[in-house]
Amino acid sequence: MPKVGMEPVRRKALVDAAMRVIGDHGSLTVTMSEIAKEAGVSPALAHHYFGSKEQLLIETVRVHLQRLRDSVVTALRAARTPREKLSAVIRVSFQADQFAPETIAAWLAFYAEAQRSEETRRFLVIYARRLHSNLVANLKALCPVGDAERIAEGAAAMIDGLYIRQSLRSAPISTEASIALTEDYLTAHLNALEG
Amino acid sequence: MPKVGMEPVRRKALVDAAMRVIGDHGSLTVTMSEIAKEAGVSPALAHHYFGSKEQLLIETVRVHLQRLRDSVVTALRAARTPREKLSAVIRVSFQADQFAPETIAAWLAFYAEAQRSEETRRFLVIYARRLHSNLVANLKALCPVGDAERIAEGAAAMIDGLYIRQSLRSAPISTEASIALTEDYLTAHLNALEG
DNA sequence: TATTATTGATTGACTGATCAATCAATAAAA
DNA sequence: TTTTATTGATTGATCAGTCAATCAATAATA
Repeated sequence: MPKVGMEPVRRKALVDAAMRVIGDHGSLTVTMSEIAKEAGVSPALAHHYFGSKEQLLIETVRVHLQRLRDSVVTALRAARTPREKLSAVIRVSFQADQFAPETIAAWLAFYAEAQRSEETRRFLVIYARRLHSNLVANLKALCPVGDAERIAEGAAAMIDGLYIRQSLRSAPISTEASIALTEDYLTAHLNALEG
Repeated sequence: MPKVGMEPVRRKALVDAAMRVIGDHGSLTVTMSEIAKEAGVSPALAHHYFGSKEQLLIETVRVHLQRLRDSVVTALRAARTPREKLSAVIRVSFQADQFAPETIAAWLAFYAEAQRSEETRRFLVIYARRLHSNLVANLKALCPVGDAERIAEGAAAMIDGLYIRQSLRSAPISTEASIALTEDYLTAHLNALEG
């Protein structure tokens, strides 16, 4: 065989290239040629390994969400109290690599794609549920379940909203300011319940 | 068939058709043929009146935002106190037609398109600024300017976030629940400042 | 060691489909 | 007749996907 065992190398290179191209482009309307060129291989090879453009894009979304998930798991392990864990979830959502313009553009593109691709939608629903349940699980330790659900709903919406607003680059909000806004939301509501 | 004075009729029909097709499709990746067919005319006529697909789509975004703007203006006029005006802004953001699945899909598509089309981006930035300034203007009557800016930022993010989460149709939130969440956000923060 | 068979990796060239855009032609009104 | 409305037919570009052919590394064989 030639350089045997190229498959995993190429698959990773193509997925990474797809992320970059999608980010640049700000949309999933990218060509296999662009992705392949970015990865330094021929378009034919991309088809050889992924079968179709859709499969390559789906794999890209999957890997992207997997990475985010890993970050969350690590951050949660490092935090001790429920309140710290809540902060950890927020911090990860806005950490540097998630907040890079290309990453934000890619997220937006994934959301749009979810309207058409059932599989992409499934991945994003899983992400949304995970975010929600991570929040609820820790809020429950601090307030009644009903309130926990409601506050989690609001916090998740705020996180996603801060994201989408970043994508317009009109009034850029810093990572710290985004974290502070979401933290304030939690604090204000938890205090309101105690008071 | 040529009845004279068809231009405004056709333009409106095509823009409305574009909205429907985009909503169905959940993306701006729609063809002139689809739009024209939906409007009951030939693709050639669409080109005749709009010159290009991009211009038709831009006009569609423009009309869409214009309608939202009109709703806001009307609602603001009907409200008296600053607090009522804040509620009016929130209510309009989630009113029935804005919350229809196709409308949400279209919004999402516009956000994604803004990554590529400078003109679409300009329109959305104007929308974002208007929402922000409507909120700030009325918050200023209830709290210090600095806090008003911060609270407006959070409320706007929450509104957009509730939108984007609706697009996934995973845990659908009712109009009332969305309004309640945003209202709670305002109330909690305003109370926190007074207390 | 030299030869050969085998096979994964890789690509250039091609195909078929799709689509935006153009244009020439026609029909109705002014 | 001149202008406006309208369309069918066509063009040119872009792309996803296919395929036959080539390359290079290994392993079996002589």
